[in-house]
Amino acid sequence: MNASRTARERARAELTTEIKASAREQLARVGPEGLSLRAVARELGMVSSALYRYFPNRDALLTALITDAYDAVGEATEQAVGSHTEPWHQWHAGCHAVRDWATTYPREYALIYGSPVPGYHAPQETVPPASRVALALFEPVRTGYATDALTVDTTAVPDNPPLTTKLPQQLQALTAQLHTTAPQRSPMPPEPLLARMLIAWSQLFGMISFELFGHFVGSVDPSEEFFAHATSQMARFIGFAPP
Amino acid sequence: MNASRTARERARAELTTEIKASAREQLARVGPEGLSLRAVARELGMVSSALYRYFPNRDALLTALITDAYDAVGEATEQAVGSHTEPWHQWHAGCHAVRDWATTYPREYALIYGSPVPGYHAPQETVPPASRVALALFEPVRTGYATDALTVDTTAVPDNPPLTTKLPQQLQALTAQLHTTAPQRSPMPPEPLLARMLIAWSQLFGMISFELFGHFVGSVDPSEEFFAHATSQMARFIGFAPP
DNA sequence: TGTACATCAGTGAACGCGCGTTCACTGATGTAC
DNA sequence: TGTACATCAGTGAACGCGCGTTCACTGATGTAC
Repeated sequence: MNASRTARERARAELTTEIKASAREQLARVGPEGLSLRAVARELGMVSSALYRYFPNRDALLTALITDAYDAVGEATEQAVGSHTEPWHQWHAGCHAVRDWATTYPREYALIYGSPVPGYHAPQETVPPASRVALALFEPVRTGYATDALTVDTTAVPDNPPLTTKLPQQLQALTAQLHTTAPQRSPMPPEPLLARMLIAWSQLFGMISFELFGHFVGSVDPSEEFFAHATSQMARFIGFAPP
Repeated sequence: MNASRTARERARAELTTEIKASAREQLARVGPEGLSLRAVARELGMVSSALYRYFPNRDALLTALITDAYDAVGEATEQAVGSHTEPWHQWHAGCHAVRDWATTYPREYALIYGSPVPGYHAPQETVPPASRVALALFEPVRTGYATDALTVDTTAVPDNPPLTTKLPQQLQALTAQLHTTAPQRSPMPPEPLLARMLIAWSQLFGMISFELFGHFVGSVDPSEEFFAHATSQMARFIGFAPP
């Protein structure tokens, strides 16, 4: 009786999914702070106390939504990157996957990349899902560097510090993290290259946040073509050779 | 009796300031959604209904805080830019001013650059203060372009589309906006240069958001040196010539 | 300078609302023999 | 296959709390003559 799930187990899994789905809808209306267990229960036709059989409290439900959101962007990006072999294409596909996901699920994007929820402290379990996007975008950089598909060129940006220049020590933390989270199949790119990746990474999310949070209204509006242009520019900035 | 303000007027101005100050403090604890008129009144030793003599409702108080915040970053950036004459220095000073302000007032940063507050719609009056930072950062680009202190170089990024290439139409909206909001003392930089400025602009805010919202924890932590490095890289990306 | 009236800041009670969480309970589902 | 017991999902009432906003009011400040 261990192989097949009991009716109870199936019901529980289904209701858990329904609770999260309803909570996600509410998120879109009222934001993470306004997310209310009672409202979720109401929508599902249950009594509010029943939810405590599924989540020990409101924060646990929030955590589940956050984890799901990170996993969703992470998976979308991994798939996009994985469906190409050329690093230049991988980078572009990854960036566009992030934006596509973000514009499709703007509230979930805001939940994980917007303002932190006051009073809520993300538990450690959100860390691995949170790094999936970053690691997926790191993939083309790593393979590009390993296969020389990436132009490691001092003159790439005029008067740029040469790529061998020592960089801020903090990046050693990143390097260490990358070493432990990503299997070391290939040589680790040098720190200045990692720095460029980080710059492009923050540019990507800054641009998406500006678009979703309304800071492009009236100046870069619609933002689609600009996004494509910026992605190309950052790809060149990192050193990806266009095919 | 029109030249000197009455005691009533002075008291009113003072209390308005105190209300906003108390609201700002609360913002730091509970975020914009949790901001409560009753709590503000409590802290000031007043009765909650008294606040309605100063702000018609909760949203109006929020609007005041938002406007103040935009004005604060805007002014800090304008002063930083204005205290230099060399475009390269102006750009750096401006970027660091934004970050300094943001790290000093993280909740106010989150209020204006984080997730939009659900149910709140920013009125038109927030638009001019909101554009001050952007216009301040545009200043060195414009003067740099006008005085040839900015290297408009096709090869700045390898295989870059030449700067004369037609860019996404949407940037025409930006150009038009810049023409109306900034007095046309000098020639308008070409669109591809404006695009680079926009890229650097979104990189700047993306980086600050990542830092403040906790996405650099464990990888780029502390972020100060990386910030300086990224600012230099983006300055070179735009084309500012280091002095 | 003094008085009469108008303005306005602040009070306190009330309306109607929603929230998270606990707790003893009923009744259905699952398990061991 | 059938029965006895254990597990667990869901109920409904309750606790104690906070919120935005309205409204008739008191009393201080300002203004016009």
